[in-house]
Amino acid sequence: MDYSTILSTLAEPSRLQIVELLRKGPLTVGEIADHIHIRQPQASKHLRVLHEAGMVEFDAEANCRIYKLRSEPFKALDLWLKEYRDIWEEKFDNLDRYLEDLQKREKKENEN
Amino acid sequence: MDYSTILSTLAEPSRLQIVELLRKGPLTVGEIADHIHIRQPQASKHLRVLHEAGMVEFDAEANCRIYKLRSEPFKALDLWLKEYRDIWEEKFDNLDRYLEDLQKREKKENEN
DNA sequence: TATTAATATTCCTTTTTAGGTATATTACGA
DNA sequence: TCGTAATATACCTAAAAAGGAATATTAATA
Repeated sequence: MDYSTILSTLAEPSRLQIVELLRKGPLTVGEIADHIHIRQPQASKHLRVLHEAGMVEFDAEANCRIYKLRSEPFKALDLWLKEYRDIWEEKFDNLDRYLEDLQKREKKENEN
Repeated sequence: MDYSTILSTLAEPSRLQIVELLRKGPLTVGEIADHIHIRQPQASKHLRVLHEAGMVEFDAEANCRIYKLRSEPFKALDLWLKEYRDIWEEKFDNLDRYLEDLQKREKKENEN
C-alpha cells in the first residue's frame, strides 16, 4: 500500500471525520452516518474506500458491522513523516543557502 | 490551513514525488520537471498547488524560482498523527472489546 | 417463511482535477 | 530593443470521485 493511497483516502473530508470519530472507539455504520451527518450509503462507500486502503477493519456481528481503525497505515505515515523531521529541526536551514549556491554552480557548468 | 488540504495536496503522486525530491534540497522548476519526468507546465501547476497549500516557498532569482519545502505543514501533520499514536501503542487494543460491548449495551437500551 | 433492520451496491449526474498544447509573462543579455 | 530562457497561465479534454436515490443483500426474528 503506497503513501498516495493512504493520503488520498484521508484527504476526503467525510473520511477524515470518520477516522477522527473511530479514534475514540469502534462504531457501526449507522452510528458513523449519524455522527457525521451523512446518509448510510455514503457512509458505506467511504468505509469501503477506507477498508480497501487498509485503514479500517470490522467485526461482523449478526447483520451489522463494527468498524475500527487499523494501526498499520498510521505507523507507515509516521515513518514517512520521520524522514522530514530534519526539515524543521534546523539541520535543513543550515544547509539551505549552501545547497542553493551549489546548484547554481552546477547549472553554470552544465551550460558550458 | 486544514488537514484535508494538506493531505489532498500530498496525495497526488507527482506532487508527492516533488516533495520527496525537495527534501534533499531546493530546486528550480525546470530541474524538478526533469527529475520526475513531467513537462514544465505540469511542474508549475503542481508547484502552484503546493504553494497554495503552504507546503513550498521560493526565492526568485532573476527569471527563475528556487523552490523549497516549508516546515509548517509537516509539523502540523506530525501533531495530528501524534493523536493517533495510542492506537498502535496497545492502549487502544486493551479498550477494544470493552468499547464494543459497551456500545452493544447502549444500542439495546435505545431499542427499549 | 415473511418481515424487518443493517449494510452494501448500482446507476446516474455533477464536480473536481490532471495532463496536453499553446501562449503569456518576466527578466536578462547581446 | 530584440531575442531567449525560465516560468506561469489559459483553454480544452478526459478521467476520477462524490453525492443522491433506488435497490440488493444478509441475517435475525416473529
